[in-house]
Amino acid sequence: MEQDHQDVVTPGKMVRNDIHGYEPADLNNVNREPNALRVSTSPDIMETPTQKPAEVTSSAGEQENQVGEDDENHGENAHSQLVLYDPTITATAEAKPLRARKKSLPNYTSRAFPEVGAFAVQCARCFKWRYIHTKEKYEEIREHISERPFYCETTREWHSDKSCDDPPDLTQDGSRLWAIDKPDIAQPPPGWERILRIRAEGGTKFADVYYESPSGQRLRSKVEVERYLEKHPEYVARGAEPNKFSFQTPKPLQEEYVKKRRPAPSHDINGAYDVNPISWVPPDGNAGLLGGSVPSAPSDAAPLHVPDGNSPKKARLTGKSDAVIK
DNA sequence: GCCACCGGTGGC
DNA sequence: GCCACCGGTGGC
Repeated sequence: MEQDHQDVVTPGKMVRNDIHGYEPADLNNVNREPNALRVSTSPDIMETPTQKPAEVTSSAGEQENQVGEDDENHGENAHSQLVLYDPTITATAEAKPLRARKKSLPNYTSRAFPEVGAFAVQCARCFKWRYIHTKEKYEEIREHISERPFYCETTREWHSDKSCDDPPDLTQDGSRLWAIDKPDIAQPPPGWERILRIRAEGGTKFADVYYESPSGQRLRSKVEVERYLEKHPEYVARGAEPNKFSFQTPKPLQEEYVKKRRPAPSHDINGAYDVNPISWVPPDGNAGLLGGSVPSAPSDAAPLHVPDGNSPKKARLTGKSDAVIK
């Protein structure tokens, strides 16, 4: 049924625009189309009183079929990938916010947004979304997505055996927050973990990426990585080269998820006041605003959620101090 | 005291 | 306008 959008990524250029997956036109539609996206808080997820993650709904989901039709610019092998944040899934079992995990707190009271709940990649041929069962697999696919487009059949690698004739594993509906990932990001070096944290809605940025070294050291920028590797050549010897680290973050499909920076005291042409880009409904924990969109759908299975969650101790590398960990 | 998360901005 | 980078701090 519905598949969602067809992202188009031209093999050659994988940069920002492509990343959005949607070709621009499409993207725009999504944003403009009143119904295209809806935000909602997810009721059933943690009871975070304050900022809850919002989810993106895309009625666009229903357009899937029109893939070929509405805008097809995905002429060539359109393919792209998308990270799917599914708070529901994440909130359920194993995956817990780091903080909670760490302190073994059962609740989700922290503002922390859980890690990504599930990963999906779009088939370059039929444009259906397929779950990728593990973060590792996802990272592997993403690393070469440009040269090696993903197709339904790729799921054979993990014995999922989907084909383009099968219904999509998931579609965009209101149950998840979708974001489009950047392609071709190197897999983390052996022993390292790349961690993506989604920030709360309405903030100045969408997400943060960190790398956690085999010893549990968390690094949050290339500069920190380089500094760290200089002190720990042993990791370099084991494959941790600076160019294997990428701090690029995915982009939320719902553009307003992130606050625009400085609306600039503009008056726009029509004299109209600037359209306040952000008219948030404060996350008062009210689930209402959502247009009740689609019943969440894919129901079950979430074969994949990501995280594994155990991580050693973390130490933070502060600017100049050396942070060594052993 | 620590650190996860957030904001802000310099530099492109 | 964007985003890499890093300082600050609330919540634990």
